[in-house]
Amino acid sequence: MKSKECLKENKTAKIPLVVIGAPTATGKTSLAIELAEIFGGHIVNADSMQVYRYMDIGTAKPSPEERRRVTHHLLDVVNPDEEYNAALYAEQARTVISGLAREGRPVFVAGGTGLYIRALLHGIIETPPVDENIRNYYKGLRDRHGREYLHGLLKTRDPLAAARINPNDSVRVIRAMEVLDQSGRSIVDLQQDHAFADCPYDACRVGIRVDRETLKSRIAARTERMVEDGLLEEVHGLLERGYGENLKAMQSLGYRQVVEFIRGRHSWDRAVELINRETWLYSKRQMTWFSADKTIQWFDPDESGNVRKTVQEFFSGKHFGKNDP
RNA sequence: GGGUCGGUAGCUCAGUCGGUAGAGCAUCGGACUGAAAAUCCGAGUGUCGACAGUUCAAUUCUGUCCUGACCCA
Repeated sequence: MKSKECLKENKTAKIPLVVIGAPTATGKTSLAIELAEIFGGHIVNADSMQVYRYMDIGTAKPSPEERRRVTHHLLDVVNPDEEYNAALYAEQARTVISGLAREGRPVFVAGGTGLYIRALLHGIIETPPVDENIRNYYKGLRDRHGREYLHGLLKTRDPLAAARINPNDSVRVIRAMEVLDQSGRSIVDLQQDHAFADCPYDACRVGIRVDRETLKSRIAARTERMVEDGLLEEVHGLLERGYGENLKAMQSLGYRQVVEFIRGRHSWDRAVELINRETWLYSKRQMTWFSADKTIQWFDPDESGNVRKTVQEFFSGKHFGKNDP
């Protein structure tokens, strides 16, 4: 995953960064705020859904009060119907972080989207921007002829990619097609050349581990809070603004199930049940992702003192320009 | 009280014209390079309601009982 170059480059030349990446509902938001306050830092969001405006409750975005306490970056950067993705995120996050580094401001990256964190820390292949027409063309092919057909097509054009992608995984099959059409190169070639070797940061990786039963009850509490805070009203508001259910953002966890309720496809209780269940499944996927990363140091939720010590040690001796903490 | 249709994996259900069973979801594990809160892959799971009868063999046929839904009284 991580390239050798990444490890052997001179660390002192790199921007130091604390990255808190953990499953949902483990308390990373409050940990990040606590640390940022102590060290006088800013928080850079690494959550793929909190970048959308008007989606506050269902994404568990930091509250206005929390955002007053600590400056957050990359929240509310696009409307729900705008294109957003890992490459855009990496580009914007790197720009923000460069600015903060120039001010000597400690940076805390916090979020649960593993791909976004990876793209930020290690880069992502460079390809032309997504062309909706091309994407829709292949989606159409898939819908009319099936996934196997699409994979067969990829096999004739890019056998290397076809061999690596499961025929049922049409999202990745389509992506490989796009890359080939737009760049003329196989996505596999681009990936091999890239190899996540673009590493401008010296990252201190922190994770929070919560035992499964506790996490389940935290998820239930989180869902309940969202409902109390007005998740239903938020979704109604989004629909009224014209953000329809087929948008990527509206298919995300919580929003999809509430839209289904509003459309009368299931009861409210069923919607809540599904949100809980799918949030749990999501958190397990996050655990799979993050636990594969051996650079992460794991802490229990009540160990914020130890995290603080770890961060302190990490920052000591780093160059922060004029405002060393 | 009579009738009809059910009782099979944690859940919803399919199936076996008699040779001890399967799908989806859940569970567990995994992948992830411009959709990632997305998308996909792999694995396990059962005294087939109870008891008896017929049979070489019953979850499957027969009987009784228990139990659920509905209909008629």
